[in-house]
Amino acid sequence: MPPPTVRPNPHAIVTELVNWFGHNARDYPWRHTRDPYAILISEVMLQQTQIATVLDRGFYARWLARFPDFKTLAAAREEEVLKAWEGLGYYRRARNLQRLAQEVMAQHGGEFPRDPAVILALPGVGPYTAGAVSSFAFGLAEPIVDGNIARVLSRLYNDATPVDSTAGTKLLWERSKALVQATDDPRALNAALMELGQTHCTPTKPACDLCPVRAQCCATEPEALPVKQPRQQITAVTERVIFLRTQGGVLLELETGKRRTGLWKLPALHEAHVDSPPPVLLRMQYGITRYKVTLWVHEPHVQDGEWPDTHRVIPFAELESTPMPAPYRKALNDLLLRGDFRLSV
DNA sequence: CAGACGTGGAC
DNA sequence: TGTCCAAGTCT
Repeated sequence: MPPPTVRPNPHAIVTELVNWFGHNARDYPWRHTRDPYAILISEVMLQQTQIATVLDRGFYARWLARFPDFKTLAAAREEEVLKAWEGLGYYRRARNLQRLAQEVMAQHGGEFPRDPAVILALPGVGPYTAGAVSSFAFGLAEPIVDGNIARVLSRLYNDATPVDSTAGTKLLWERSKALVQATDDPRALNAALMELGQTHCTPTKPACDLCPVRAQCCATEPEALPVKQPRQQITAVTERVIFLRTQGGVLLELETGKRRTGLWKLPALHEAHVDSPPPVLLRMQYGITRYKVTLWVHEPHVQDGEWPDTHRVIPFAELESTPMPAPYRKALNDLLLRGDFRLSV
């Protein structure tokens, strides 16, 4: 346990961190490039998403192979962009990335801007991502605060201000800024802060004995930090959909609302049938944001040609390339594999 | 400015 | 099983 009289010294902290990072940096593909496009893609993919998901399941490599630059992404069909994002969630990120690419082509002559304020104004780019691309791609002394850094800094300064409060956020950004301005290697410092949170300064059981800045740390009870505001409660909901297989393919419904926009799902069971629903083909549970959803897949209640224009029979050959949220993808795979339903229509 | 927005893995 | 979390942003 460090003495409570410790005062964090920015110069000592950044020196230790950059040195530690120099010897311990993990090998990630986005650390082999300074291409702002490739770095931007990694940053957006990693928003609220684990590194293992992005790397082990091939999302990053596939994306760069299919959309290697702003020009390619700007010109792509949105459905193909969403398909490349399928399984990552927060699908607005993918739509915003394409909008961003189109803005870069139309308003910045195809060249990614180097001004942090201009970067921040791009769609889907917030303070974190703007700082990350500015520092990692261009080496600018811009601060960043993500979940890792919030944890690291709250412990380093032994600060119990809730990190997700207005005051806590302000403080974290000030501290991050003070640190990045105290080094001549913003690229390494920002990466080091995040990686420290990943490797040693973890949410549970932090490895303080291995920490390169333990001599500067003020935390008296690191596991009690960071303080966060209470979470929202999980609400159970029921969702009823239908599975209609024709000779040509499967009837799907295009999402047009705020959630999962542009992706296709099993069509909702019509309101009129909720009271006495058709027989159940499949039941499964999944979570989405603050909801715990019980999904019931019913036999169809519509006939060929009865559905609205948000609905379409997707040919079997196109099902795989059709962007679909994970739960419906699973349900559909299940139903098509079972084959123990009767052929409708 | 709380609340919305996906998903899969760890414990 | 339930809970928390993982390189946040938008409204």
